[in-house]
Amino acid sequence: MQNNFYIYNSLTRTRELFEPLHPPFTGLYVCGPTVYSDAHLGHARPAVTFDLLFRYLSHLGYKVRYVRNITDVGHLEDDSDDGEDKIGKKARLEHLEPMELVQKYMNNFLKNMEQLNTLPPSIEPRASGHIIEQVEMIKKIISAGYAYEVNGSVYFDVPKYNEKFNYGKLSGRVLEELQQNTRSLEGSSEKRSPWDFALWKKATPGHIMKWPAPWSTGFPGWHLECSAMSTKYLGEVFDIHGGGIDLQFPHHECEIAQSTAALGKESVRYWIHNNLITINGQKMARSLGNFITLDRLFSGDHPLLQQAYSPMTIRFFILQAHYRSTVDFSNEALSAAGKGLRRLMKAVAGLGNLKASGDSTLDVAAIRKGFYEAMNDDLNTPLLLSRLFDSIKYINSINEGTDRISSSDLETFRSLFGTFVFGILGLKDETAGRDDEKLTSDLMKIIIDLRQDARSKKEWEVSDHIREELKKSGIILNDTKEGMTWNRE
RNA sequence: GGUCGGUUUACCGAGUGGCUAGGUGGUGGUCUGCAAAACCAUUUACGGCGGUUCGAAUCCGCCACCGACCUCCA
Repeated sequence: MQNNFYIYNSLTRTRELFEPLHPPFTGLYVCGPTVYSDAHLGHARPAVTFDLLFRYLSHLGYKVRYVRNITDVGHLEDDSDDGEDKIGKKARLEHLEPMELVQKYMNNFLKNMEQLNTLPPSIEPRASGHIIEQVEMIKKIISAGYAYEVNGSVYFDVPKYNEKFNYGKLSGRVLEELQQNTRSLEGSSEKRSPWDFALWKKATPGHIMKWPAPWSTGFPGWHLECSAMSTKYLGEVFDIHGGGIDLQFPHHECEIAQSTAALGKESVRYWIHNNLITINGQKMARSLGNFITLDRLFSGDHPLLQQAYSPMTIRFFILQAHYRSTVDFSNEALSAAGKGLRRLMKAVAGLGNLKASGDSTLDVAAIRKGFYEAMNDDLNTPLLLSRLFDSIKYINSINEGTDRISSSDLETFRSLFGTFVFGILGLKDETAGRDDEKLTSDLMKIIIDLRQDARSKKEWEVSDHIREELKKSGIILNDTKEGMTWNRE
């Protein structure tokens, strides 16, 4: 199986030809959210980015197993030894059972992901459902000599690991330098080195989510779930691990250390990181309090929003930037994205009306090549979109008769657009397929006939009134040469 | 302070040496009772200062500014 798909590997800091270990199969593991509050715009970035990757790899013919975890345990407020569990804390605040809280926000997250038209992953494992796997992995790490127990908690021994392996290779860090620059940890720590991290934590008395283990009744450290679950579902060595760039250090670095210590070899072949969404130039994050939830973006209900932005507008907005660049939120940019998307969708809809000629004045093969080149170059969706817009000009000029297309080229052209716009970019026409669409269209026909009648009598007041009233309901009338048409705002 | 990345035309955003992405906005036009939409055309920038080169937004150096990571974060 061959392809020309190049992807940027954070581990080597270069674009590499994607060559899976066991073609045509390939594995993709992506760090999912910690579900303790509603998903925000920042969560949409990796979701769309890796959905794009999933779709493209599938399109290229790979059988992709896409695993995205849900973190529902073990994620502490901070890295000190007494940080509270994020889930436990929020559950207390909302007066819910921790698992009830998890269910609530997981449901919301999955609903938002569906609205963004991301395909569901093949497996969505939860950390709490894989305690046994995590305990087993800790045992392996201990027996390999890279972890130690203190008062019922188990910590990964980073300095020892670093003697034989390279802790920091992914994020470009050198342990000795880290140690020089570290902020001193308060003396209460059980850790031998501030860079050690918890594999298992003994539960404090009030802690609700805890499980029995050889060392204590407690819970697993945050980094461990990804190592345990990726190994379980994708194997000891698998192709792609993705996530936000903010997870590169320490989370992914710790994952590498754990897996390498437990398995004696490195697990991940390609590390892929999406960049962040910023707002006023700063990272959007729950901890910074500058986030806008997806629900509010879709409804427009937020002081920073000048209007509502549809899920596809958000998706298009994200796709308009390259996944490794930061992208800054602004009403202007989102509104521009919405308009661009509408134009693209209208043009695609117009493909159905194109008429074939005996020959072609455009080079469909070259257009096709351009589309693939953009995607093969590290998922360059901005470039792909620019080429799609270039092709829109052809659609229009064929319609006007200044360009011609043969019937076989037309068939290729149509399927090409369908494949890239819907199949790979994962966009969809949000105006299509609503309930009562038939009824609406029948009613609109009656209204349009009435208005047309008024216009033919030059009753402009009546005709303008109809148009203005419909506009209030979000329906735009267009008087064109071919007759009156309508569409939703 | 350390490490890494960025600074592109009004805004967003591609582009790792020559072929002047694209979207939005603006302007002009076609169409049109008016409007809107649609379409066509147009709008030529690369933080600063040096250097390499026949040629640099692209390579090198210095400086300025912004950000990410170094606690949790997608």
